[in-house]
Amino acid sequence: MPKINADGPLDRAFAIIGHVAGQVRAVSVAEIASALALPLPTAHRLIGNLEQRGLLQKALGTKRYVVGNQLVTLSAKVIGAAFRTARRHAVLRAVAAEIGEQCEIGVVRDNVVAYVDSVRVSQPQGLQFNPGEAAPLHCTSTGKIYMSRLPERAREKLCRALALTKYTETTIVDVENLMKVLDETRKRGWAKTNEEYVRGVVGCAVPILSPDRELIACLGVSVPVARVSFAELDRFIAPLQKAAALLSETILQVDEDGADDGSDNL
Amino acid sequence: MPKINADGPLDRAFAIIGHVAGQVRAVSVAEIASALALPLPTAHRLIGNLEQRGLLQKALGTKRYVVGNQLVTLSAKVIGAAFRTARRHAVLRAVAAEIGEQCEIGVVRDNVVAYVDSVRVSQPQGLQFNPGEAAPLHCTSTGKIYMSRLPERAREKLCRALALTKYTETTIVDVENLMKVLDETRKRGWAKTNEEYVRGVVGCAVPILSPDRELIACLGVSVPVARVSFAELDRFIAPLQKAAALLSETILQVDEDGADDGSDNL
DNA sequence: GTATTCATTCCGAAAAATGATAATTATGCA
DNA sequence: TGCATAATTATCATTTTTCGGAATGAATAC
Repeated sequence: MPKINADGPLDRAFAIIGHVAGQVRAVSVAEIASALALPLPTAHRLIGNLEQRGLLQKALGTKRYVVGNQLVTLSAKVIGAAFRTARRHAVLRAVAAEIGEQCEIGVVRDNVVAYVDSVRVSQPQGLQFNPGEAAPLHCTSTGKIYMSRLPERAREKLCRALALTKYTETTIVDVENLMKVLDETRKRGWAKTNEEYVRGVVGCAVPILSPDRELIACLGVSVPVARVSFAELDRFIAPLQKAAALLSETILQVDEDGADDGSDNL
Repeated sequence: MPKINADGPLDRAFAIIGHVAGQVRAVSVAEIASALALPLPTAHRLIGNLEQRGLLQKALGTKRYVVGNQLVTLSAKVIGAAFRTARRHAVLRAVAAEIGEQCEIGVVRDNVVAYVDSVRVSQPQGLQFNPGEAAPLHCTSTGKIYMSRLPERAREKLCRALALTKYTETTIVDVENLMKVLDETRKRGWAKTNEEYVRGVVGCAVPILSPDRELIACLGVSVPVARVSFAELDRFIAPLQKAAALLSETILQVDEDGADDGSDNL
């Protein structure tokens, strides 16, 4: 039985690092152990490992730990690397600012929608797709777009295979209905969601296509229905499509300086 | 005898992360495997582990990997923690006292400048960057420094992707202009801001570099224009640079109790 | 259309992590 | 100084993970 463990050595290592990095002052082994519910000897061993590698280090003259030099160096590299490939995020941020609502990019993997990136414009309100979260296919705009682009045969098979969980009153749980909606979605080229996953939250999404028109991901917006009605969502489509076009140009480029991308009309 | 293994799972995980973070572009599993002399299935497994935890992620639409959201978040936390240690905070306080104005340290994350530490000398006046606050790239000194260090191609594309919001009369909203300013910034090695974000507040910043000249963060000063004119900012540069050099030295520094052996490879 | 490289899955042997218990060493306090 | 308490290290049987060769599938180049 392949057990998916969420508490392996690696997780613990990163949990410890995260905890140390999140504290204002240096922390003792005991504090870390109690914060992360680790047995004390285990905490010692793990922290010792991290210390040997320079990922943590003792604060001068004490036995309390702070982030290590290797970790800081690595982090700087990571920040730099992330910044070099940040155009996707910039486009997302720009469209979120233009629309004035939360926008997110999602992909489908293993028959669930995984949100890769998202931008909140204002303070948290209503729904938030945190990157890394997973949502079902049948009640999200991204999921609908994905399904709508499958060959009809595969689409129907998938619809029947999925557990069409009823999250709200408007969740589509009937295969016939879902197929009809997907058909519309396919013809129209974009999808809407009417409080089907979370009550009070509506949204819409458009596909991000590769040059050969393969679906790469979806760009969507989620908004409290109190602010924008289901019908009003349509006015987001044009900006979303414009941004999606930009993204598809941006995303696939090999990001090297002298790379072979001829498109400068970004 | 407790065997000190220099090639355990943890070492490999960090080696992979380091390699991905050090590349300019997304890398394939095979590239990572060959770069780190790992068997391909092993590399695949390890990378899969990291991907599940959000430390690495696939570049959209490809099978190549880039740093993941979790890792970027953690790295930003680490940088923040690194500069909040007593010794480094003291350096910041010293330079703030010397200059007589508010100094702050900022990093870029998600295309936004996040201030990780700051020191006010006098009573609140004009702008205050509270740690945790976020400011745009195009109208802050720190943002300019980050952008100026991108390869030219990427820099221009990022400029075009950013929403160059006009905050004041002097905010640079024109891509050509911004590019010109960034070019100067790159050549000069530091940045100035002329009431571009908040009216009545000017500022400048210098980079804090790691030993291998990687950008870790920026050290900057913000001051009401009533007290110091835009032109007069230049006299802050030298003290700032001195402090920045001091800060990057402390990053390299190894504490006395960590002096075990000479092998300090990653 | 074939060759080749790359990505992915399988699985049994080998290695490492785990954490209870116990011993040892700091550390605070009067 | 001495004593009590907490912090740290040691030991070890058990459990869990890792490891990477071999095989297979997918993608791409030639």
